[in-house]
Amino acid sequence: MQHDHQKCIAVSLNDKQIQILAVAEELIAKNGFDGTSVRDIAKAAKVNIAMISYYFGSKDKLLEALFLYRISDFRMVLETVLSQDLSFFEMMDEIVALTIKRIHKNRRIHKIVNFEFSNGTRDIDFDLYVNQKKENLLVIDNFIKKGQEEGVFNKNVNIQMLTPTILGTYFHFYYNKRFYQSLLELEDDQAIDNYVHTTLTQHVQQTIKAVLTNEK
Amino acid sequence: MQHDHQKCIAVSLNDKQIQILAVAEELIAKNGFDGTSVRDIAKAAKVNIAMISYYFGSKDKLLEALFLYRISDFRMVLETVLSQDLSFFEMMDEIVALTIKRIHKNRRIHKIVNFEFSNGTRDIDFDLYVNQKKENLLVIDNFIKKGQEEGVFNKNVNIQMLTPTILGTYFHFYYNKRFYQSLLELEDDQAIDNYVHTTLTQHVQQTIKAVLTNEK
Amino acid sequence: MQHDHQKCIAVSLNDKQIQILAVAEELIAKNGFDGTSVRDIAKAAKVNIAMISYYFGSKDKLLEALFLYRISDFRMVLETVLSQDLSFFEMMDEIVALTIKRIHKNRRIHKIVNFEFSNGTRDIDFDLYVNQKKENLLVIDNFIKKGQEEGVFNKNVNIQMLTPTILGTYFHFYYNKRFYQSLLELEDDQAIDNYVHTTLTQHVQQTIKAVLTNEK
Amino acid sequence: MQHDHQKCIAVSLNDKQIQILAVAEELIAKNGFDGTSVRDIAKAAKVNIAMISYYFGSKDKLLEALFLYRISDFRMVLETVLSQDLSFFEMMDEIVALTIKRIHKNRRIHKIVNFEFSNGTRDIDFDLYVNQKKENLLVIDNFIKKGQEEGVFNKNVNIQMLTPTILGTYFHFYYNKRFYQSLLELEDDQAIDNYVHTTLTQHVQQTIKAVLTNEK
DNA sequence: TATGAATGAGGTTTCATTCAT
DNA sequence: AATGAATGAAACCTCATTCAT
Repeated sequence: MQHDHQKCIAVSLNDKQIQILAVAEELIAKNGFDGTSVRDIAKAAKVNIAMISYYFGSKDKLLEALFLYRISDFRMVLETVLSQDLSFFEMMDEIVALTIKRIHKNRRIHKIVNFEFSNGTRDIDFDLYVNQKKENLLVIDNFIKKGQEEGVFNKNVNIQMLTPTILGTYFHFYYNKRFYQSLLELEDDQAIDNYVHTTLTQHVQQTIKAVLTNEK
Repeated sequence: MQHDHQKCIAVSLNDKQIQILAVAEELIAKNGFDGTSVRDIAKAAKVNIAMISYYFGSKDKLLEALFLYRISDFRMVLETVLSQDLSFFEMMDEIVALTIKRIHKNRRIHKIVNFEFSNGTRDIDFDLYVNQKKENLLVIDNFIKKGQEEGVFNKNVNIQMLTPTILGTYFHFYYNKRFYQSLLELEDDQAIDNYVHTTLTQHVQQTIKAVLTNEK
Repeated sequence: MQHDHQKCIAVSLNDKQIQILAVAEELIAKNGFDGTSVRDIAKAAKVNIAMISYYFGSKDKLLEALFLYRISDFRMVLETVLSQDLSFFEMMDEIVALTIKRIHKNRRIHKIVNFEFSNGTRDIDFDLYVNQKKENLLVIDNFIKKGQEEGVFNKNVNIQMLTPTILGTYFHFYYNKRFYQSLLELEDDQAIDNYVHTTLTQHVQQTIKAVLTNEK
Repeated sequence: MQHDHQKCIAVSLNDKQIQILAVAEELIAKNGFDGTSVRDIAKAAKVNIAMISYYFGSKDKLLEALFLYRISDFRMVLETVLSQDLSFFEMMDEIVALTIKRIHKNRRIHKIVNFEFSNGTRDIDFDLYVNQKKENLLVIDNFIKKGQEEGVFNKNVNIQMLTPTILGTYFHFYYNKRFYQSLLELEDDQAIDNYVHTTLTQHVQQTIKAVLTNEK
């Protein structure tokens, strides 16, 4: 019997399905959803074209499956960081570093979501994503509020715009990767990765801490 | 005789061509290049389908034309700001405000560039865009360096990552418009526009100034 | 600009469209709707495959167009017969002959309707067909009632089942054409046509008159 | 070892095979052969898709098997009727009633045969069907001829067209079921069944007897 | 200059079937 | 004996483009 393309996709994915999703993610992040044909995916994943329909039902459903598959990774382990015995500033640094690390790891699906979410055309259920985002936001929110209450952080700060600053700095770098690669003379992808995890992260840490401490 | 689809496109664009480009920009920004058919564009612009090929040569060339058409807007008139008699901080605020104002106005073409060209697949000439970007960067660069030399700005700052912070904050907000619209309870597009030009801009100004003044 | 596939199809059909419809009717009557591919139709009509979509929008819409195109033929000109100065029996003979003549001419579309629409699966608007059928039925109905009132026709007759008898006799012959061709040793299609218009018609005339006169 | 898909199909059919055939018959009668996929059949019969090929060899062979399976039912027990001690008219009524009863019971397979047989495309062996039909025809034929010889039935009758009249009346009613259901205000399928076995049957009986007795 | 008609290529999906177990 | 996995073929449709006027 054929697969039952319903809600259970994320539950049980065999190796080949995961392989297809990985390939699909890469291609879609690169060329967009409409710019990626199932033929391309099938070819890159080295499976028969019909397998995509067989496994996922349709191209749209494939995207949904990819989405469900990655959503689990979205949940950040911020709590473990917050439970550590660190100063507020050390903690803030940790949060920034972890956040950038996670979105860099999941940058592909984030790019897809960013693009497909920004235009309301695709009829995919983004609630999970939005909820996850809100949760993460809330964790950082509360942490900063606590810092403000304890007089460590400046109270005159737009907390809700801090995440855009953190993530935005990274994404703008990533979306203009080729430009910055040339500007910063980063030889290969590894150099880029390294730059992200060191210099860029430090810059964001410094920026966030600055805005959180600066009076006025 | 048919149009000569070469370098002259930017030179002379009649009203209908401009109308097509405007429509195309909106649709492509919304649905992506591959997600937008020439039929869609023709229908939305209320012109014959053959007009696109007739005027621009091809769909790809249309994008190039759009690109050339908008590239002129990329040049920011920062010089006029810099020529004003303002303090470094006032100047910095002006630069941030102007920058956000410009990219918000041109957000659609920027989105297209971000998502369609961040990968090297599209074979469109990028030099103009890159050069423009470098120029703008250089202006800000020099201004900040001058501020550092005069002891106003902190020397321990990654200047090259400041633009990603400025632009990134805006773009992350824009790409997650639907999310922030809900979070910040912004009723309509005008409320969003207003938020961008006031609160968001202020946040970025504050952030940039903070990082430029904070002694680490 | 592309065709506007809406309600106006029946209004203006060019020669090529009519040609396509004729070919489609023949093939669909022969092989069924699902047994006929647009490729088959395009090939038989000697047009490009894309023309079907171009002209009619889709395969389904093609069928609708065919339906609308033929529906006009359904209207039988019984009135002209009824206005003639004939005896009731001569009139009845004329009605039967005309009816068989018409359905034989339109046998293909009738077959399609019979087999493709007898079940409610196909979501095509049937009202026109049903209304037309009811109208024709009513004309015969009234004629027979008049004959009954004048004491010419037997009153003990199920008028509503007379059309099934007339049409059914023809259709059963037509649907088992190959069988009767062999049984009656009819060489070719012309022989079949001839048989229909002479012997079969006479049989139906005789049958109808018999049941209308026989005193049970 | 796999099944031997040859002549033995009709011989031994297990419960699951019969179940498949029943489901297939219903679906094919409803949607046509090409409009019915083996997936549909498998799903409706609640068996694995591969079972169809496994049991019957192919989709075509399934139809043949269905055909062979039902052919046995085609043989009408006209002899038992004829052996009864009834008048010619009573006998004729019995024959008509029995005929309609049988084809109504087997209406689905008859519809399939009618459609798939009328077009010579399907390469199924219809000889059995044709022979059976001829036999049945012959029985009725002989009965009527005997009636004519004994001076009970009118000699001026096209005997070969009597079956089309009997069956055709029924089939035309059945193929336009929805129309007559509305016209005759028959609430459900049972009401239709009832109408067929009473009113419609009486009409046909009356019609046949009329044409067989009417002098003209 | 401008456009309706037309087309070949390629898109996604479903098909009946076979393979390996 | 029975089945889940897999596949090539072909289905319908849309695409960007060109042709003829």
